[in-house]
Amino acid sequence: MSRGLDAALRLVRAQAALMKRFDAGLGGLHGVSLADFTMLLRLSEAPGDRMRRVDLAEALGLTASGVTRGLVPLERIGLVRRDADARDARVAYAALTETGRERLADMLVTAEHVAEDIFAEPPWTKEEAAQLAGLLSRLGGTGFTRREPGGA
Amino acid sequence: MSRGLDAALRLVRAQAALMKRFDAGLGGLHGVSLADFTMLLRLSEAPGDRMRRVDLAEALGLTASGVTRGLVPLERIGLVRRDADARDARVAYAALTETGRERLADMLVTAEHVAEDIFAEPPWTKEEAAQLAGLLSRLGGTGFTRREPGGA
DNA sequence: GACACCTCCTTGACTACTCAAGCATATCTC
DNA sequence: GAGATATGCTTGAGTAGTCAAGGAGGTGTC
Repeated sequence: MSRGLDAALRLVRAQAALMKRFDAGLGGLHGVSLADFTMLLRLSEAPGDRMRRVDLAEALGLTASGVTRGLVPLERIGLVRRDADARDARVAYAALTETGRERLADMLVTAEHVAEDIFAEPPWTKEEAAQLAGLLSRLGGTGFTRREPGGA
Repeated sequence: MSRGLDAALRLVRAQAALMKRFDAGLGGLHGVSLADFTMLLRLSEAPGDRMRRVDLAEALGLTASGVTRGLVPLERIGLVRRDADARDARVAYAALTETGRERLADMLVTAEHVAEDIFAEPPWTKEEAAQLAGLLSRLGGTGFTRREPGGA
């Protein structure tokens, strides 16, 4: 097996393990999944803490229906609000509520703890984690914090 | 956001993109998903091309029911056979059939093509791919080809 | 050899997505 | 301004997994 295929298969396997750990941490403390957290985090990075649902789908690598379904529980528990567009009645925005912002801040703390745990044993150096992030950023995942260095 | 969390989130996102590409390549040519391919590949690495279903689950990071459900279509199309254990009537083996071995060889060619594609643009060096595989092997994914270097 | 207990596996009910279809609204062309 | 086409979103049906429960078989103790 080539190095590339080996790396790809390892990546798929690693993802499942990571997802379980984040789901456990976030679910236990905040009752949300990693997918929920990721949605909220993405919204928090958008100007005005809101995005058109179709853009959110694109950013998360989901389909529009995935976003519709994923947002339902977050709207129900009041973390996300649905805003209409004044100019175009087709579009609906997903917007973080005040509660959503607060809860997300807590979730972020938890997520950082989980990440620390993951990279603690065996211990990773900052350089290795950065190297991993760098290599992964080449693989189609758009990644977070797109703000250009020096921008904003 | 810490480097670790950033890397973890990128990894989750990258996995989804990779899985889609493998599913498209393998599904189009062989009618199987990446999950199917991974199951077959694992079996092919086991002595006698067979494993107890519970061990297969462990190796793939699935639950026992995930294996039961995942094997059903592979048994139906004759790539995997169900073997009983002579000593212990509880255990059932999942075993690659002759057809399964042949088809897997073809799938492996396709998977290598997909992996080549993935790492071709932007071009990765062998060292970078190896580096990625190395970093990922630390993240709970047991990885493939457990045979030690020098073995087999 | 009867009982408790453990292991392997499957099943029913659920979750989180997908795709295909459909509805509502915009936009473009004439 | 009417029709064709494109866009944004939701919904129904299907897929791939999860967990909890349970059946069938093995094991250990007395």
